[in-house]
Amino acid sequence: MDKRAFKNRIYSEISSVAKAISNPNRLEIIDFIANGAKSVEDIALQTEISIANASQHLQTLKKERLVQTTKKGNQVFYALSSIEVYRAWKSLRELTLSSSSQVSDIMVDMQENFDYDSSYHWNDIKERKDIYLLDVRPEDEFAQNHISRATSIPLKELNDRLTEIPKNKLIITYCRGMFCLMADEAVKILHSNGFNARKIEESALDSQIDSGL
Amino acid sequence: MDKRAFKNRIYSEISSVAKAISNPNRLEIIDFIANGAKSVEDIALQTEISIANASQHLQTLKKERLVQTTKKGNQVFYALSSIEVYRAWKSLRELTLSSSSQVSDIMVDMQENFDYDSSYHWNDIKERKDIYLLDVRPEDEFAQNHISRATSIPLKELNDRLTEIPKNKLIITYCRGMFCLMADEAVKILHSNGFNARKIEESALDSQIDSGL
DNA sequence: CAACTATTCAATAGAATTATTGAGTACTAG
DNA sequence: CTAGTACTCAATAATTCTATTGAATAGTTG
Repeated sequence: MDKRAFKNRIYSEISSVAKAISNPNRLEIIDFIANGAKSVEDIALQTEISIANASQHLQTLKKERLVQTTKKGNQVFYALSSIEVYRAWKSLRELTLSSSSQVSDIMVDMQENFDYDSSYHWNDIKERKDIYLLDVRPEDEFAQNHISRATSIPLKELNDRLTEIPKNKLIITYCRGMFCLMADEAVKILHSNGFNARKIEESALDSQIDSGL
Repeated sequence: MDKRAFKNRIYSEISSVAKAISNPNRLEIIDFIANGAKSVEDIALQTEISIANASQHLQTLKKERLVQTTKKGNQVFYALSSIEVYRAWKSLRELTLSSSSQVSDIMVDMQENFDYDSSYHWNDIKERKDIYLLDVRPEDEFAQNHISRATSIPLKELNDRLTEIPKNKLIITYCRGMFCLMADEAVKILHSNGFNARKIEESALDSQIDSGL
């Protein structure tokens, strides 16, 4: 094998993996199933694409071994095959945030729908004991992975479970990460009920990667 | 803006950046110019594509602001616009190495062209003072960025400058990184001249990222 | 076993990506 | 000012990617 053939094969191989993640729907799928294994139907509902289309995208990811499957009854659950997949997605997301102002602009636009205080980061609260950390994702996602200090109250149940939350602490909510709006909605609900609440931008997985997992 | 529009715009924006790096030639270009600004002709020669094609790929990268240009006379020099670009490339490369065995297989194949001892990593030599660290890249790349302890002897001059190298130390060579074969060729030359030599897999930039730059 | 559910497969048309070619532009040297 | 160098632009054909549709398969339930 000569040098050119070697390089062509290497870079082609890596670009195949890159192509597998270079699609808006597949990025959203990766971001979603990073929170735990999900069925094809779950994924189709979340991303608002057809089931056949979701299945097709999942095949594309599977061909590059970025996701792995388990069967339960006649359902197929897809999960990321390793933390490296999330790491690559995270670094791509950070590259985009740093090199184009578009994503931040869109996020600022969106945040005007909410009564906005600035967001916290994991580092901001690492040492603080005066906060109540609230995971507002569905229960199964909390069960699969969560920040150890956090309490689980899924967003859908929040209105009915407000009495469980301490009035005198700062409430910090988090959800699936930067592009998930559940934590924003939780803050909105909490504010309108007199709580002192803020959100964290990043996901539980982001926190674990940053702390050197 | 509703939630779906928001997510569509975000993930599309990020996938545009992903698409810009999802091409074998463009990956090779990124890997190459990470070692310092290069003219279009340099890039075309290195990657063995036509100048027009190289220019076109560079436009694609520039549109996503992954590279930046400076003019010198009638030449245009392209460089990465930030370390984040290299970081994303590195994490994509690591994902591919971890999820597919193909790249490692190809590398093992290639290494059979060389009389192979295992490679070192930056961590292996961090504390060691009994080694002579040799940067075999062209001089201009050494000038733009290098490991502080390293000495520069470009591969092309190595045969003529062997007397500069200590006979009693372990010689560790490095070049542009994993997919660059200059360090391998240097080791071959050094071995056949009685030196005790090995190479490091990673580039100077890899070392700087790992040490938390 | 029949009806049903969850997923995958296959075919397809429209859109995007790619390398090539040749022409066009901007700068430099003589 | 002319010739030459370095690069970019525009047009194109071949390939690849994508969402949609409807059919096929695998597993479950009664």
